[in-house]
Amino acid sequence: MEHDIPEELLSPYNPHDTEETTYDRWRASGYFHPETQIEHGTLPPDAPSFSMVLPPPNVTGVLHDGHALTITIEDIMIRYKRMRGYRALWIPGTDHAAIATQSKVEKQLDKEGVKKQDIGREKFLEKVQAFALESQSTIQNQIRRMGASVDWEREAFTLDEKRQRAVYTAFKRMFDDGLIYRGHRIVNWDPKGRTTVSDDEVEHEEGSATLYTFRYSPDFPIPVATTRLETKVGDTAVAVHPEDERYRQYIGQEFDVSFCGVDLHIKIVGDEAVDPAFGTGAVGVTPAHSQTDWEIAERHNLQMVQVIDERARMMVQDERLAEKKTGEAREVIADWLRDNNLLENEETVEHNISKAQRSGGVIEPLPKIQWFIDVNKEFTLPRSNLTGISGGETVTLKGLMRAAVESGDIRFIPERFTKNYFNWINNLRDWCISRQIWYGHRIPVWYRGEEISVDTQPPKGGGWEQDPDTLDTWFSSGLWTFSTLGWPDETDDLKIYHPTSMLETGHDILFFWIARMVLMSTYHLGEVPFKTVYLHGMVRDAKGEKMSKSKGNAIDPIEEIEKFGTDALRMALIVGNTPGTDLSLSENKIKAYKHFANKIWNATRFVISNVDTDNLKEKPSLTEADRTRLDEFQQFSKTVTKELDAYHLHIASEKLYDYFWHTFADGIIEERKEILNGTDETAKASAQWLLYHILHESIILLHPFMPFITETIWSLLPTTPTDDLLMVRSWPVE
RNA sequence: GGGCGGUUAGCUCAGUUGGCUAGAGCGCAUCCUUGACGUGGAUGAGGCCAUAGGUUCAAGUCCUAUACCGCCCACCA
Repeated sequence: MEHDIPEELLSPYNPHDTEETTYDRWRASGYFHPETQIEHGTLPPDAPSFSMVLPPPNVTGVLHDGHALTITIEDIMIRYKRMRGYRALWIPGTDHAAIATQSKVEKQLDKEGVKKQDIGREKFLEKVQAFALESQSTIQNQIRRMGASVDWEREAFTLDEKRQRAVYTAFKRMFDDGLIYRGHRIVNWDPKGRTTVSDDEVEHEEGSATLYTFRYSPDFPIPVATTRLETKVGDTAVAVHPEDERYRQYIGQEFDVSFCGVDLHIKIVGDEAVDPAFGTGAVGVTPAHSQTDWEIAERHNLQMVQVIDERARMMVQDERLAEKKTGEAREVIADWLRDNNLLENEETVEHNISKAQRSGGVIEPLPKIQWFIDVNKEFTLPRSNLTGISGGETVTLKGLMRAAVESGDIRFIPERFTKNYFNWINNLRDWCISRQIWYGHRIPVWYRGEEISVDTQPPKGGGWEQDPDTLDTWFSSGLWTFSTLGWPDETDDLKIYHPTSMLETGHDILFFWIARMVLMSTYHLGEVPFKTVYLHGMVRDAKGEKMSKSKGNAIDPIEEIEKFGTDALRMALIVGNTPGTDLSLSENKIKAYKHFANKIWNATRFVISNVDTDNLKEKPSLTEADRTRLDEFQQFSKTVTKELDAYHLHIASEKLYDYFWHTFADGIIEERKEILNGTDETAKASAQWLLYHILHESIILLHPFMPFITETIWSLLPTTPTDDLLMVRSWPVE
């Protein structure tokens, strides 16, 4: 009983033969765009929606396995929901990643011996734009290769025109509500990138430093300890604990000293922030170069003297120090102290060095005028869909961010990240949103003399000058769930798809992005940006090391796709990978799923070549054994469905693998070989029907995980109508 | 200093509300196979589930300590 089997099935499965064309077929169908499905009648107009945004990759380069993981998880969810009959929307896009992109282009120009100042803002931005466009097309291609069923018609960029309008509108509203203000503060200054960065963009690295204990002058009553001697020329006070018996008597006294050629006026103040047990129990207060000291200075009305400039060089008159780098100045002062017998102790201590995440520059706290978002200011929320908060209520941004999660409106997977989120909120200070770089959304504020105009459009009339700074890139990504749906217009998309159903990303950007989206969405829309947050772990190499470009161990997923096929890579990223836990990815694992793909391919060939298509038209009466196997399969489908509904992709995928290989292929097929070759026609018909049925249904269940091979097989199955697409087939379990 | 994870077979990791005679992949050993597939099949070796207490009829799973490893946060000058 030989049957014609499609020629394609005769050779081993080769992903490269079909992946490209399969993706083209999906895209040509228009079904990535849910509205097309409605037009074609494959989806009722009133179907419930399931929506997601793809975390927009930075336009700084190519995607790595972390992106591949994100895309895979999200594509599985969206394909599953689409097959379950949801109006499934997944929006792709890219992020301009202001600082990162700008510095990348600057580096390129550097190699050509060009400085950005030489060519000017406009020319420079053109170059960045060109670079961004190129990256975008690379990224688009990679997203496509992963098999992502994203709606390309809705593709967005954080710096395109529509998003610019959203950003400017958001800025203006927050400004009008008094939530955005311009203030003089100690900011995290990155001397390398020449810009401020937010608290979250600062990374701490352990290092050792010398802790110097000294007196400002021989007759100064209190010794102080510091690791940053060079800032001491900017001291205006010494703070001690108000209850400290050793120093109480001096509180209120003032001293004039000449310190390494600089005249200082030092006042002794009592402040609770001082730990009497640390160092000498006294702090030299440098209001201009330390956040803590700034706060002490505010409490005691102290003077502020800036002694370090934006290039991290000394800005004092004394010739020994002037223009010196901070490190050099430190040595000069140490020598001076030694020479004058003022240095009482030197010891090596461990402490944290703060560095800018993007540029690696050592952070220099500096006083600057910047734009901030006030997270503690009370305002009236006009409308609210948030549980526990009603429209018209007085709230703060911090309060909104907390409430959105406390109420259960937003749920984290895994749950433990809820605690991290609250910790972050509790420590949250005002968010510095202005950056001194050129690439990004320029701040929508215009000045003319004393006048200031904050609007979405430049003010009419001449003489206005726009603020030269740009916005923190996370300001625009914070709007992403709704700026991609047409906000600030009240679009149908917003009504249908927002709040989005799920947000999936790496846990490393919980604070940067997730929290900012919650802030922006609860404020601007009075609703959460998403209901479920699924956080995956970091993808590490086979040795368990974090993949990074700088280490050179980052693998371009495209290379893995070339070697093993997309479906294999997807399975390797999913099976056994629990949410929130880091994943070590080895080639061996990917290879294993390449074998699996081939197994599916060959099982299909066997079934098709052993089944008489006529026997499939109606279900024959099944033998006892076949009925048992059918029940078993139905039970299995239900389990897979249950796991998917619970977001247990790692379990669902493993079960599919295990069932298909060890139950279906090793068991069911093997047991029936004799029957198929035998003479018992009843048993044969039963076996044929069962084999075909389980294969057919398994291909459907496997589709979200391994979309390419399953779609290809689907097109080769004898029962598939011409041009039918598996991707919009309905899921076999209700 | 605060918080959060991890510790299960040689390696990488699953184990959902406590029921496990503890699993998978890779690796390893032995054997088999000329028609779905050697990218295969069969069998097998290999684990006091970090340690010590506790709760329970029952604990890898819950509780309390301890030890290592990792991550995040924090103004300790």
